[in-house]
Amino acid sequence: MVVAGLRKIDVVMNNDVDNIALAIKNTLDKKKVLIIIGRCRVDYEGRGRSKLESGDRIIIVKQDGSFLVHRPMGFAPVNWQPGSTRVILRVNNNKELELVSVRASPREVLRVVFEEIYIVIVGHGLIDTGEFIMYMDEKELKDIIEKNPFLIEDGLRIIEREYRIGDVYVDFYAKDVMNNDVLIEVKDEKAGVEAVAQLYKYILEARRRGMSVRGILVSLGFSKDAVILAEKLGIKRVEVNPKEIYARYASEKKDEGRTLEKFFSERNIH
Amino acid sequence: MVVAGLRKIDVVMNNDVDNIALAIKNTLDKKKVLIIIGRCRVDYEGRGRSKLESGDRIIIVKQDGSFLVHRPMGFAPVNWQPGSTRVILRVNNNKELELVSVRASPREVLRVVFEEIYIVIVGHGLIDTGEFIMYMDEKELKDIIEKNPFLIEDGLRIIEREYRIGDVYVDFYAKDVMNNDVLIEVKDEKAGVEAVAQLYKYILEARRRGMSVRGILVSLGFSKDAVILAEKLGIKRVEVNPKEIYARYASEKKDEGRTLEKFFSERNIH
DNA sequence: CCCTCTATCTCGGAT
DNA sequence: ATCCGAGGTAGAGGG
Repeated sequence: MVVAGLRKIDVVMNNDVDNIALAIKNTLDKKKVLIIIGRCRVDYEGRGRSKLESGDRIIIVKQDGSFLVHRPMGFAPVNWQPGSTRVILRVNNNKELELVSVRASPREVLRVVFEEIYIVIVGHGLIDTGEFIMYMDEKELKDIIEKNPFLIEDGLRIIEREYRIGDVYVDFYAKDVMNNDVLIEVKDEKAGVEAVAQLYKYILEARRRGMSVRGILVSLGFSKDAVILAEKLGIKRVEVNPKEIYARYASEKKDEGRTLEKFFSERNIH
Repeated sequence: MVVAGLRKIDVVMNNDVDNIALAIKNTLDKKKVLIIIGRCRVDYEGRGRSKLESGDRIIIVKQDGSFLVHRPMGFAPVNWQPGSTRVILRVNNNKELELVSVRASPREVLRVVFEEIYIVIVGHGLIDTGEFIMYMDEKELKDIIEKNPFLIEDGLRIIEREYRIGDVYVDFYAKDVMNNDVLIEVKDEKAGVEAVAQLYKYILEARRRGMSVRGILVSLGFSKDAVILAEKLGIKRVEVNPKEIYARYASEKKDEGRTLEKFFSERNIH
């Protein structure tokens, strides 16, 4: 009995083996998403070897052949097969349905033997084109700034990261194009007055020690109060777009060896 | 409309938001397995931060709170939360259903906003007590033998692993209780005549170099021919049960520091 | 094909 | 709590 035949999902349950097998076979052939919940045993042999005795599990076969066997508990699949594997359905000598997934290299075989199938779900129209963006954390943002200080200010040179002033640390000690000392603090969030005040404290401490220094606060945004306070204290604000800067960072990473070269060529430095 | 109410699985689809919300809420409260397929956006913020734009995904919330967001392709979940997290359902300002999973430490929040729910599957009677056994590979088997040579022969002492004879290596060079030299070869499979012949070659090579040595072949089983050949060549056979030996190994691992002590106490050696 | 490095790695064990 | 090591790690990137 096919319970529903919507645009996206079909459900098969309470059916005889032949019809279930047919539904599964169709799904695999058409490389659609297949989810089976049922009682099964699982064998794996490849780089390692494992045997999983009978129990209730969730089996997922994705469009690319990725094969997951999930127990009702635990984050990780108990058995799996990565994408680009061939998945076939067969009936064994005991008339049990078997899903067999074969990975070519390294040679690995995963076999799921169903003793009972509670439900088969077929996702025959699942479309996922949504962009996935992984933003960076503060450390990553600092890495980018350290490698590309011009993102903060033209001609800036980072002298030291995690620069110590007395018993506190500021993210960067740098020199600007006029060779003046600059202290830079980086926030991986919208900066409030606390962030401004924190940097100002560092500046005061540095000046107390005789440095002639100004400050730059780098963040993903500034609160209204932070803007006012920064203006008042003569602290420069630099707002970075994480999406944009991450895209840049990713491309920098891709050809890391050419970063300097690229940097120079972009600026006509030889 | 609840499509089916079997012993193990309930299915909810083509229903209004309130009923779907109720079904989800019940499932979460009772800590049963929840699977939702639908169009959604996902935000994550914790050690990292990510944003996933709208698309069709499979969401699984397990009995222990493990939370998986799977795209229709790819082995790995695009977003996730490990077990022991609190999962709550809520309705946001745009009347969209949201699943929010919160991990206490490190503080991490995963939020799935559903734009459309195609199907909700509830596994309310999934039981999985089946034993999972990960057998060892050859290396692991050798590790066990190295640590527990008495498994092979009483009073055996391993002198060297991967022992070189000329330009080949035998798995172990050992001395038996009579202080005689022994060469040991380990096979993580049923041994055939080749395995016997291989070890015999090593023995001959060792004898050619003046060693007075005998051989022990360790494997998961022996072919009939291998038994005959080994008898003929005076090679001792030791068959190991991987399941049994692995269980032992696992327990040894648990209190590794006490292995020797245990070994001694088991044998009344002081 | 190999190797190396990363990861919201997760998971377990020990300190 | 934190650190350390293993994992069928998978996956990306480079040679």
